Amino acid sequence: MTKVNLKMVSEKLNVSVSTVSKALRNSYEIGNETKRKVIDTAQQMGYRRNPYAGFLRNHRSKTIAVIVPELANNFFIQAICGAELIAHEKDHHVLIYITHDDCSKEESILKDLQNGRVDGVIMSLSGTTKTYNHITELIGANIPVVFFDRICYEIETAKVTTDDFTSGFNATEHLIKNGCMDIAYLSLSENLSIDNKRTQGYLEALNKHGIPINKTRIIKCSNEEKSNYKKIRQLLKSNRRPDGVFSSVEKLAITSYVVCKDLNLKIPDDLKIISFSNLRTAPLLDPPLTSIVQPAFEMGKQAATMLFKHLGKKVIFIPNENVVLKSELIKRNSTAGKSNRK
Amino acid sequence: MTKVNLKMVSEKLNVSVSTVSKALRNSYEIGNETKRKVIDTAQQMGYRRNPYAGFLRNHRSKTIAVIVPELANNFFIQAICGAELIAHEKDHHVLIYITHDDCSKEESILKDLQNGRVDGVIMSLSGTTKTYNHITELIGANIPVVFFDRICYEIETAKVTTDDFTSGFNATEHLIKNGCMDIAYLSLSENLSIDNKRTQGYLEALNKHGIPINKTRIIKCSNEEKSNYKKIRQLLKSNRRPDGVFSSVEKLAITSYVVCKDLNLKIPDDLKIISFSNLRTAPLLDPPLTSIVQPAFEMGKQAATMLFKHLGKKVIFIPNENVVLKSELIKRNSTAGKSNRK
DNA sequence: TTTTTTTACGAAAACGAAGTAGTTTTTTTT
DNA sequence: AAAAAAAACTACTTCGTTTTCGTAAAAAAA
Repeated sequence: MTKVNLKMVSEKLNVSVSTVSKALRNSYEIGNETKRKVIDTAQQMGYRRNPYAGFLRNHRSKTIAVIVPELANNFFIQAICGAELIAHEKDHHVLIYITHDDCSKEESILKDLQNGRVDGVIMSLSGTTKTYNHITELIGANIPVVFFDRICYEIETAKVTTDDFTSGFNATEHLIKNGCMDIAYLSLSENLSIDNKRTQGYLEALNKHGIPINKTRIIKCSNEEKSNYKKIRQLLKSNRRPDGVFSSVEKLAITSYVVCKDLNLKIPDDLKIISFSNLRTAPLLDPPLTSIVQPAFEMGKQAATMLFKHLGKKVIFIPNENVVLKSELIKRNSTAGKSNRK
Repeated sequence: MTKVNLKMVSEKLNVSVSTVSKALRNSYEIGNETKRKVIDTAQQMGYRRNPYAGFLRNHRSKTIAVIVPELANNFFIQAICGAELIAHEKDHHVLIYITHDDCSKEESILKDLQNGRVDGVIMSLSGTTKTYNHITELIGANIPVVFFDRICYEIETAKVTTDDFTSGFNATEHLIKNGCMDIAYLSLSENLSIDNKRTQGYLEALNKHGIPINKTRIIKCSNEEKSNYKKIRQLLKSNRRPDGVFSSVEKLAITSYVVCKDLNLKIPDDLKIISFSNLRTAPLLDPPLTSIVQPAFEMGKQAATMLFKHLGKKVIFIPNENVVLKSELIKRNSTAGKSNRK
């Protein structure tokens, strides 16, 4: 089964290669009769256009990259699905890259993309990324980057986020209103803008309600499950343990649940927990987890849409544009106060 | 910032294009002195090899596709991670495609790959796929396909599965041993071999324990959340409701939990539930879900490894090879009998 | 009928890298 | 010192498509 190319089709029909090429692209330059013949013959010979030849000529690969820190996070999964939906609508393919929250991995991935393997990138920063040269270089190579969620303010481009400050504020206030006086915040990474925003919301809520701020209540977690477990265990084991936990990411809430189980702490009596989460099982946990749900799918769609708005130009420049979507706070029993216990 | 190519580098150094090309590929034909100069200059000029030019010449794209029915399933996520790990080790890129359990989508994706956009494919069949022409055609176009989990016996190639019959048998027997006399099986899709194997294991266990087989206890679910909910609700609402449910996929277990909540049924007292699941939250559910955990990550790695063993040959033919990994049954409270209630 | 326009097609030059088959220079062997 | 061998480099073709520029024939306008 040898590969059929334009030349073979053209020879069979005794026409030129250009005629075949144009006919298949439905060019106005080719007569209807010829078009029909070409299309039929190509079909019948099993012709498949070699995409790479076209990419070489047109400097377009009809491929975008989606770069995320991890896959074991429903937020990213849903965002990828959203991006994928738009990409396929636009007849593009999607390369997935996982940085594993490792900045050097992120750098090597972006370096590898500088050669034009993709036409554009949608990404969420790794938690260990502190400098952005690799990103500006990519954009400099005329490959546009659109951020979602874990964005980078320093770079001028389109960004999709949620209202992290407000969500952080609301989450914390929700805990306070349900009786918490000493709330710990499980931080994802101090490098990330979204984490900072959430932290600010947390601090602001404490402030508003006259709760003293205790820096040791901000627990800096990492990508290492074991070390997170240790930190959270230490936090909850001390005799001066907090009465509420606000987790910035679903996996830390899960770890907190595990720690509570292991230490035999009752949620929400001994400890109330609220978390950013897109877990489908949140309502089924013991107890159901009060969640801040981000519109992940929608964010992926938005990011992709914003990217495609600019693809196809010779020189691509995406001006600053911040799309901010609203997250939803869904109250469940993990934060129930004495009065509203279900 | 105009793109730098070999020619520009060669002109700067007053050498030929081939010299630059060979120097960068570290060919023995080029002297060390020249190599050094070329590498330095290329680096300094910001040269990036255009991948598509090479692909065109070598008919290799250093890209593989991973095709899955859905992303909202931890099994597939973990499998993708495993495949991604191997692919990046082998310096390949990974295109992700989602069929949404839709056979026609699957067909169009495979058709789109026939032109050589990828060097090989790792896939899990959609639940609606009944014919396999699109797959044999792809393989006929010299693009190898390795299956994992939702495999197709009719096609000769490498396949990675788990011991589905045994798992189905063990799951059912586990329910029986914990007191169930009337067990429903939530089927994923009758088209899938893994579902059939699991069903057989289920039937065999019933048989062994002298429990009469009732075909109406095999609930054919689909990809539609709402219709699944209805079917399961109907099953559990009837006054002749089963006392045990064996779910073939995690999402149906989640739906079952939701139905139980809505109908105010107590798990495991009113109903015991066991499910195939790679949910991280399984131990935290109310009650913790007894799970058959598939080694998804390992399966992805295996599938990728088997694919890469054959890539690089001119004519690729992968003979039948069945790798069967073991799943693990993790007992938790969703199936606890009176004696072993925790 | 002649000129102009339109229609339909073809020849050939990109695109960027890689590798084959020389060619020249240097080194080694006799 | 001549011949042979090795080293270092270059010219050119190829991969498959797309597209620009041309040209012939047919149709329309003069």
